[in-house]
Amino acid sequence: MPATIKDIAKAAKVSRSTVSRVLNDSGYVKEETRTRVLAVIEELNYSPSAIARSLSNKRSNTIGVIVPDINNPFFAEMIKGVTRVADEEGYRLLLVDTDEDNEKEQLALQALQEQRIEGLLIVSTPAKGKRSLEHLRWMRAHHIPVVLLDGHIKYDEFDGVFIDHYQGAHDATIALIKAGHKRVGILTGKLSSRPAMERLRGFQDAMAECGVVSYDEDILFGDYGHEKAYHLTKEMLLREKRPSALFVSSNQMVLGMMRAMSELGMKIPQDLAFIGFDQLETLNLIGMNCSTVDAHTVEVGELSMKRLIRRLENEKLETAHTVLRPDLSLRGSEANLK
Amino acid sequence: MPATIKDIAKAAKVSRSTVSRVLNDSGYVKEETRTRVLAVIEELNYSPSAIARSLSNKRSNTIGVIVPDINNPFFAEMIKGVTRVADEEGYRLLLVDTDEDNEKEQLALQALQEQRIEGLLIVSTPAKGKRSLEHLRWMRAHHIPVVLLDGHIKYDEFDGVFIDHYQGAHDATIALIKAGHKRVGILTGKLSSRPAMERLRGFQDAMAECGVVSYDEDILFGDYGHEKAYHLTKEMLLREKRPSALFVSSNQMVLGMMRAMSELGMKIPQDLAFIGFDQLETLNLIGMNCSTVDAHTVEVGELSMKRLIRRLENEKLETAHTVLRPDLSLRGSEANLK
DNA sequence: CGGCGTTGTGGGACCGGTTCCATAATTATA
DNA sequence: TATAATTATGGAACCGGTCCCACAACGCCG
Repeated sequence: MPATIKDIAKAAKVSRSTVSRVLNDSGYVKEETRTRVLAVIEELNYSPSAIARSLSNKRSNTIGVIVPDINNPFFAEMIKGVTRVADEEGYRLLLVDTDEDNEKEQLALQALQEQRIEGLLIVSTPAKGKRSLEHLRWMRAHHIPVVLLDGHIKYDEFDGVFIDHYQGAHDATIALIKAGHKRVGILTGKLSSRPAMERLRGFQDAMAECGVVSYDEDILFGDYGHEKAYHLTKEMLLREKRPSALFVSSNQMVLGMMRAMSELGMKIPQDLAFIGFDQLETLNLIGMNCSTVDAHTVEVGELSMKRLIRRLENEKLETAHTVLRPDLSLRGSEANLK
Repeated sequence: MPATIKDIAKAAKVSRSTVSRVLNDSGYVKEETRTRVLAVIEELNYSPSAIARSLSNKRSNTIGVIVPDINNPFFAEMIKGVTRVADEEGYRLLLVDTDEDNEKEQLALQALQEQRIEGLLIVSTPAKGKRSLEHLRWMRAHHIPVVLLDGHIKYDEFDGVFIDHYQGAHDATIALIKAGHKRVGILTGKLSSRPAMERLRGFQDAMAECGVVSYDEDILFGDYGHEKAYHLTKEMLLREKRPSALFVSSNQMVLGMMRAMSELGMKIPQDLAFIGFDQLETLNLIGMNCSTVDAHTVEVGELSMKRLIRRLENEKLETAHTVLRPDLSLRGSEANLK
């Protein structure tokens, strides 16, 4: 078994208190004893037990992070951002991947509670039955601050860092219209999710503002997945009258759209122009020049961790919602080449 | 502050021991008392402190996982596999992303040690100065089993689950030759890493076995990144005599290669055929039909976690190295259409 | 009906740290 | 040089659980 503080004390012929003082350099310790203790620590390769310390301190130094899918670059990037700040500030992360499964989310919440996390960052999956909400409320009631990162729900009662999906969709739509498209459509995400809904609204408002006629059949109701997007796009492309450009609500859906086009031998942007949401790094790297709405996901992670830390330091803060405005990256796929 | 076992004991008018027995259903507890205790637990929303339990138990129930980059699907998938098994078996994961930084790896190792992890899964970054190796040895000496997942190093002294890069490259090369290519090249990863080296060997041996002449200038020394791959490929494509097919050592490098081709207006596989390593899900989804060597990364994660658990149960096991043979997924990009 | 095994419960030590308090040793001050 | 202030160290309680052991209550058997 690993060496304990007692072993060190004995070997250095001091008390545990003294060793503890050396470890945290608190209180008075004679230089001579300090070096002696440090020597013993070195020699025995002693590393203090974070567990025991946490118990005594009542501070776990741990932040819980819940995401729907680590595999998705969208979330992986947020995690990167969170990690960076956590590292700097000396917090440990307990990361949970819920696989978009509400039940797993419940279990995770329970587990994190047992781990005595000091704060929680969560990108929530759709809250069936609102059990999550209860849990989050319980957390806050027990002085565990919660920060929401984007995600499917938005409870005003919690701090949150959000992406302005409305604005992103709005900007993209305007860009398409400005590029000269007279008929523009949208491929939406699952409308039960808040972001998808907001993007749709942004799209519609932009259309209205520009006085462009919006056809009901040009609103393709997808589900964030590539499969559905593929079918919807294909069907749409076979109509005689159809939009010349599309705003596409997620990177996965862009892929589905492209497959449909590739099967029909159609080219971007000649046969169908588009602007997507999220990065499409892979495609741009191979020179496909996909225009996108860049959501600044890493920044979402950083800001939310920072926010959490601030609240940890001062529980009385007003709840705050930071909303990040996405930037448009136009790379060519939005062009109107008719 | 959260309720403690003492609070429960008092409220239920029993001793802490009894509450503990209910919690772990161990020992004797009268049915009547049990329900009473459970009721109190429910009412006070009590959740036992994993920290205190760990201290007492001397069991953290935690496994450390170190990867170079969560953002890379290659590692993210391994994590998925690890997570699945860990969940089933009731282990918590402490995940560390080292950003390919050796120093961070050192710090992480130290931190995990303080957390009293019971075992370690590591995809190691190149071990400059071998400090990592020391650390890993120290772990094992202190009864913390270590399992290596693929990665840049391979120390026979530790358990490990590896991908057979040699075989993968070998199979891919044979496939290219069988497809009718007379001149085949390779885009290697950083040769200081074991996998890159093995892939190169697999390639060379396959060439020799088939009696295909291998030109030195057809071995393009890359570094896993897309940028270098782009330049190397472009240069190569401008030569009058050049290979008609390439084995490409990583997904990132395939992207660089494609950019080069796209800029030169060249087509796959007419102007240059290829087989890549790792998945290229994104590209295949849009109908690009990229042939690849599928490395079964999720399985690597699962198997290594399982291995770790077995060793946790029995420290005396012989060290074992599982080597997974990759499968070839031919989708068309390897064809010889001349 | 006394002794014995089973069932049920409480007391207290322990896990490995931190921290408060008392006391000892040293130095400064009057 | 006696006394106060400062520096240095140890003792012991505590954090919130687990678990061993002692003991009480109960039923059963001879």
